[in-house]
Amino acid sequence: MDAFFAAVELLRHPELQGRPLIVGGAGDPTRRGVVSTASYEARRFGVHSGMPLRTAYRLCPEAIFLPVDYPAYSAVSEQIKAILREFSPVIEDAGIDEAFLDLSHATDSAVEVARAIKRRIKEQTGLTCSVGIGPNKLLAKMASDMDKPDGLTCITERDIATRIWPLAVRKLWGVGPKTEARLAGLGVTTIGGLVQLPESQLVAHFGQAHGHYLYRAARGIDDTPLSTHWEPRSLSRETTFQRDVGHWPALRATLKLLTQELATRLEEEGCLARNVTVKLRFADFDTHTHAVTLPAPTQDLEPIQEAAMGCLNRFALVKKVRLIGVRMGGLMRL
DNA sequence: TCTGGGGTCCTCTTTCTC
DNA sequence: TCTGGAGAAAGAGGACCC
Repeated sequence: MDAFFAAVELLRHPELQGRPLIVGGAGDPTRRGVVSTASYEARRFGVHSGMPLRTAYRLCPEAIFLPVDYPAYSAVSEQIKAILREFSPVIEDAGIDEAFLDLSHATDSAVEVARAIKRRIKEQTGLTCSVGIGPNKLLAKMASDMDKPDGLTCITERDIATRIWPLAVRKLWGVGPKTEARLAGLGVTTIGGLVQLPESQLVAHFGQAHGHYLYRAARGIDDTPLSTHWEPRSLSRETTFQRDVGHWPALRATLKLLTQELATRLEEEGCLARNVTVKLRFADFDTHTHAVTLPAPTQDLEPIQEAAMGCLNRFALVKKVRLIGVRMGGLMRL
């Protein structure tokens, strides 16, 4: 979906159409938070997702700032996924505003199906999306990024050298800022440049899994199937304080609330957890975790809270804390 | 002055067990 | 009884994605 959160807000506030709109955090650029979605008007000022709200405000003080309203976006997301399921039963949910569809058995051409999907979504929700078509998920995903908003791009194996290799290596799915910088150190800035490196060198630099992945991805090779079913492997809750906290009682009180919320979610999901991890991020952004394995898998608040407090106690409070979080891992269905 | 929250997966090191 | 090695499991950290 194109600028999804902002687009949904514009459905509710049509009077804001054409104005720079920024959705993020509590919708207050004087408070801590980051941009979730900036409308295309706001992007022209250099605002992008992940940017601190305060920075976005500096770049674009005339923008409208709105708080994130996940329930509203989820409802629209469900509507869209229902439309998609009419076009193919083999669908992979890839987040609130993305999905993969397997069209290998479609009777119409993929481009025809894509046009129909775009039309139906526009009619039923008023929203636009960008579609990529490819022989595998990797190329379809990269195709969908090539023409935004409201685009439709088709990539075949024959296009890889001309349309994929000239792209910046950062455009390759799985290459983030760190990998981009390390590749630059090897003299690689484009996907085509990555193709020049032997697999052995990539594995030596990036490890078995990632090195092998980069070698294949640069060539457009991806045989991962669509995953049509998903089970949660962990659940977590974390929160950033408006002001850094330097004393234990406030940390303990917040941790208690977070574990209560997680215990409720475990019950809702019908899951037991095997381990608990507590995370602290200090004022200087230094981030550490302590984890413990529970004596037995559980969803009960008491042992979870006790384990979490035990993890918290292992930290030395030498710096103020800006974020506290807790994660329940090793989940199993009840 | 900044830098969210929810996830997944991988790697490295240490510890435990046989 | 001591020692060493292999392999699994735990714990910490890091990279990436939406």
